[in-house]
Amino acid sequence: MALSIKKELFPQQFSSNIRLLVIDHDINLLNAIQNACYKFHYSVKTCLKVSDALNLLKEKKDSFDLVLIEAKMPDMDSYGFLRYVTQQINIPVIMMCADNRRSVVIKAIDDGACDYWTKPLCETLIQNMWQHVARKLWNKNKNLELSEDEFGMKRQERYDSKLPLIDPKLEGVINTSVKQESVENNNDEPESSTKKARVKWSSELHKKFVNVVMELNVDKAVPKKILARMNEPGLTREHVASHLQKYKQFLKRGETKKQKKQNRIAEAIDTKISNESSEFDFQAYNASIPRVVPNNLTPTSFPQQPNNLIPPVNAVPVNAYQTDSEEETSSSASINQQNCSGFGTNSIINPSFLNALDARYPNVQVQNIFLAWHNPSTNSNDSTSSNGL
DNA sequence: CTCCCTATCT
DNA sequence: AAGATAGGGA
Repeated sequence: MALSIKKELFPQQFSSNIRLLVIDHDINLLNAIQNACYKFHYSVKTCLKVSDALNLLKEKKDSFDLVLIEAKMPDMDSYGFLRYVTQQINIPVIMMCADNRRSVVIKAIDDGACDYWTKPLCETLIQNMWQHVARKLWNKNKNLELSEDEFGMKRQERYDSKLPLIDPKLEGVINTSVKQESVENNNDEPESSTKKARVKWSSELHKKFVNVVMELNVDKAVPKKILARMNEPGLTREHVASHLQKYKQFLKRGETKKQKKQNRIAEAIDTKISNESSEFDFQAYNASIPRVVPNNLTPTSFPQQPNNLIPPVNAVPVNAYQTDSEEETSSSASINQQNCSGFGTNSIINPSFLNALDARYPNVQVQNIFLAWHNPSTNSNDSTSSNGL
């Protein structure tokens, strides 16, 4: 079996064929890593700046097998670099940093890092880092073995005969008899090693995307403009267009759910209107706008807000009902004069209150806020119940 | 020809 | 489900 052959070759012969690119602002660390690489027979290139590394990778995409980068670089965002290299060039990237907080590690892994090293580094990390390259080749071969090619020949058979299944640059390690370019394989782009890399929309990347879409008002958010604003190396218009389509579908799903909820609330308000001695009145505010322009909260006529729901000047707000796209969850939080100035059509809700809501219900997206206040025309002193909502 | 949008594919 | 690809049409 092919895999067992490869296993037997690990690690000595393997590491000598691996070309490492190291990026760190600390020249002393670079030297130390370089020495360790010599010791374990890796070939290594060092960079003090992310931009230098980026240029190296761009001018010749398949000249490195593994990248090692410090998470906090002064000249450029290491995470953007990480996403670009792992997604577009498809080279495994190890991130290193003195910061070993869990959240930081998760961020790196989420953005595509194959490993995270906490400084100070241990030499055995360098010694064993070939495993990340090995894993990539392994997985690649596994995938190929499962599919048939255009000749109906199993990949495994092709491997056993003559055609390359792995990076040509490492073929000597695994199979010395192979020549380049498998049949009609794409010669369009040498890429790096593997084929077209799928873009992984990490939470960071998606957040960036959403922000840009929000900034570009309304449906002026078109793929090309989004792409330009995101300024992510390697990301293409097609990538953005595809993601935008999914994102719109997502919004639409939330919209229909929300609509159902809004209808329910409209109903509730209607019943309040019909009941003269109601304890509470309600008014609804669209809270989606402050997510983008957090200066003030512009009330909207939602849902078909009747004029007689504008509260009297001496009304006292008791609760804000926060609803979200999930059908079942609804939360409430106290609101007071510090959070809300004025009522009716000119109400402004303090953005910090929205932030407080976020903190209190981290998993709930604030879509709409419903203010409830005592109706001064009633004598009841009961309060703070969700009251039919 | 470029770009956007939608449907369809993987 | 998430991302890629295809094709119609502006």
